[in-house]
Amino acid sequence: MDVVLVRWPEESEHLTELRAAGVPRLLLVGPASAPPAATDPLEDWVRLPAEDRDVRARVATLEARAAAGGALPSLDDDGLLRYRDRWVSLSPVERLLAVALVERYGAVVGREALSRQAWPDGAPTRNALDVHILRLRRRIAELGLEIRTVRSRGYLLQAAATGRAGLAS
Amino acid sequence: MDVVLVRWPEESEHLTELRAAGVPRLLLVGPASAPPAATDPLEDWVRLPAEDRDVRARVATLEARAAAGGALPSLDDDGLLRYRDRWVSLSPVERLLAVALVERYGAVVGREALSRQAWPDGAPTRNALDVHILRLRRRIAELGLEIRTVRSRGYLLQAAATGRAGLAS
DNA sequence: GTCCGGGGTTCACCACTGCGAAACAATTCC
DNA sequence: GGAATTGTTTCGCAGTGGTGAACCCCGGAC
Repeated sequence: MDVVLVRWPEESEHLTELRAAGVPRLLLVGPASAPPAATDPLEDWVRLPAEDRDVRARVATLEARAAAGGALPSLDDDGLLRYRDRWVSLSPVERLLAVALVERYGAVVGREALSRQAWPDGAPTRNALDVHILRLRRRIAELGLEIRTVRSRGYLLQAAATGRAGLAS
Repeated sequence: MDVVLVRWPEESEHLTELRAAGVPRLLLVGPASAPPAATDPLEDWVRLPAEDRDVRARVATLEARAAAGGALPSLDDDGLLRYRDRWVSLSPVERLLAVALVERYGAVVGREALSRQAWPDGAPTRNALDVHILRLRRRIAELGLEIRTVRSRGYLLQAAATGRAGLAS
């Protein structure tokens, strides 16, 4: 969703509806005005005059917050997995696995459930699931999604942890 | 919780721990540096030189956001310990310990109670509890949680104290 | 004061298990 | 034929739970 630029306080009458609609917005605060006091993460402001790179950085942050906020991956009927205006095609088995993972996005899906989803008549071998999870992982990486392992419990689909630092291994 | 001011990028090495601990922070961006790209609502930045009122306004916003988020850790059915939009998976024994500690979040839980929770049929050795508490401590550190010892009484789970201690004994 | 002991922390090590990953073979689809 | 897809084997590593031992800190005995 696009960030709306609003002059503050000149154009403040738009603000109420923008806030209500959840539209991300950047307030351009004139040299003589006091900055606004809002705690909404989708609202930010800059003091004028401002450098271009600073305005762009704040717009980018608001865009990222808006995108991260309500974004859910979806699986269409053609086997395409869509997430934030990008998509990848999945193979039949991968698609079945993705169905279960997307259905419970952000929560753990047991190996057993995944196995039954992909092979209702019984999985070929234990390792087959591991390998397909591995392949699915590599495909969805470019969407900014990741599958985390919860040892002895299952797998969990979520947005990829980006700049998180300090993780061993 | 107080907002921490950090020079950027000079003091960026502190940043990782501040982010992990969920401490609200304002980055002071030097005239020659590019602004950081973080979407965390508890992080903001100002371009130097900055007016006092602008810095104060941003600090106030961060404080308000931090105050609004007095979150409690929760343990879901899959053995995941969630706290403030992050989570870690716990091993079976750690999960049992965490159940007791989360249940009485902020209060002391006796060693005896923890031991019975983890090993209903009797703990293997006296040291086992200590070791598992140690391992649990390290795991939850990245969530911004900590386990404090109350000598000869037990342990207590709380949000990690980042600077000086806040409570007298 | 010094010494000592209980309580607590941390480390190194072991056995065991679950999962990751590469490499290869077999099959299907265009 | 060539690429994609699927299944299989094999190897190795990382997570897990337990144990013993060294160490540290604090408070009480002397």
